Amino acid sequence: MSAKAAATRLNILQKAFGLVYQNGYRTTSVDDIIATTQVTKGAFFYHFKNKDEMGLAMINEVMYPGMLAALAEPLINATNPVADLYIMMHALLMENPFFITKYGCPAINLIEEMAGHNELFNKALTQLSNQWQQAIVSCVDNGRAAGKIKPEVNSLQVAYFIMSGYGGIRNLGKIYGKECYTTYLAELKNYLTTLS
Amino acid sequence: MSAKAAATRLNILQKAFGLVYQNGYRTTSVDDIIATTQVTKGAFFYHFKNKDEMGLAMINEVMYPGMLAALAEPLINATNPVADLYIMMHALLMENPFFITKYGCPAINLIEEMAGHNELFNKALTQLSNQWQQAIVSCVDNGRAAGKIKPEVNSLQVAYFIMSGYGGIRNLGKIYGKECYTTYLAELKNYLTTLS
DNA sequence: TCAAAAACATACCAATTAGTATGTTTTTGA
DNA sequence: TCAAAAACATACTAATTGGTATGTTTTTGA
Repeated sequence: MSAKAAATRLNILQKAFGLVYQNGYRTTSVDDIIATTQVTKGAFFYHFKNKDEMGLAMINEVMYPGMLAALAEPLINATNPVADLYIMMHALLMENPFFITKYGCPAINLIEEMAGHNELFNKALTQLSNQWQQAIVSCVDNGRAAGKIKPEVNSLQVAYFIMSGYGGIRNLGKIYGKECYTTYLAELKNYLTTLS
Repeated sequence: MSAKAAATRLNILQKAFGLVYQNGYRTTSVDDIIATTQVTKGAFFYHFKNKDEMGLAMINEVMYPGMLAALAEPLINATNPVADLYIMMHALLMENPFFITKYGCPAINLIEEMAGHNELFNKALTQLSNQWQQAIVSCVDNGRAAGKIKPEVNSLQVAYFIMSGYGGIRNLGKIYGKECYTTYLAELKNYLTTLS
């Protein structure tokens, strides 16, 4: 594949990601995508044999690395879970310029819409969730080893609890607006404090 | 409206609710609905001037009362928030026979899909959320008045925190299956205990 | 009972959908 | 340089979409 062809392909995936984020996967048409990319239908179906194959590539090549950077990387060198998990969540909800409150989180949206309808999408999205889960588990376990987390704390339970809080507040943000993020974060801080 | 006509109308709304729950609102076509209801297109558009008007009626007349029964009613005579909030959530996630794990929660699904795209849907879904929120707030406030909840607990924060946990675990359930509900509930119990 | 209104049925329509058939242009490597 | 392969462009298609036009049947109330 030539560099130009690779650029065309990536352009399709990135523009599709933006459209799917705001409109949903099944309600974003191939015609929508080629219109915003200025790419013709021939080019689209040359790079992807059908819409779902493009969708899967979009998840793996655009959403996966992008979301992981926002979710898991902030936790890599975390030394104090109570503080660092809060910082990660605060950055994710309040500071990330990509997210639009009324459109929620692209990964959560896609899980909501497609997990029950496309097995390959489901697998790819599960991998992303697993990465985040493991990052949180490691963070908590490291904190416990450093004596900053109570020994009886179950790190996997904490991971699920934090992940579900994130998905849910992205959902509530769609109806209540960004203010509810602040309320959520205040109680998240209370919860995290009880782990130490 | 005759009793038979009312039955036709309600039948449309209930069947539509089931289809929308499993497939999403925008990907459930009017043709899908009339096929499963055995009602003709003429009858459908006699009762509703367009698809969105039917959708709004479906939210207000089927989803709203049905969800409120599962969300808020269990809290009406709650005397002990730590126990009763857990019981409500346990019943909601583990015992309600209507919900299918891979399809999540109908209300959460609709918020995810439509809150950012239809102002009237948004308003109706916000009302439902508000009802649940107020039920949780009252429950916590009553518990504090009874000396079962720490005075410094912020009941509105708790309500948002619990609601977001619910929405998020319905999302995670779509990729991880029902087992993750159990893990979530275990940590919810820990969290609720810290409020007392 | 009987006309008017309500309730429903059938046949259509223009727009949109994912995808294909058949080209032309651009790039590549010997 | 030049033929073959890669990359892209155009014009189509059959199925599906929400909705309408125009009926027929059923119900209602005086």
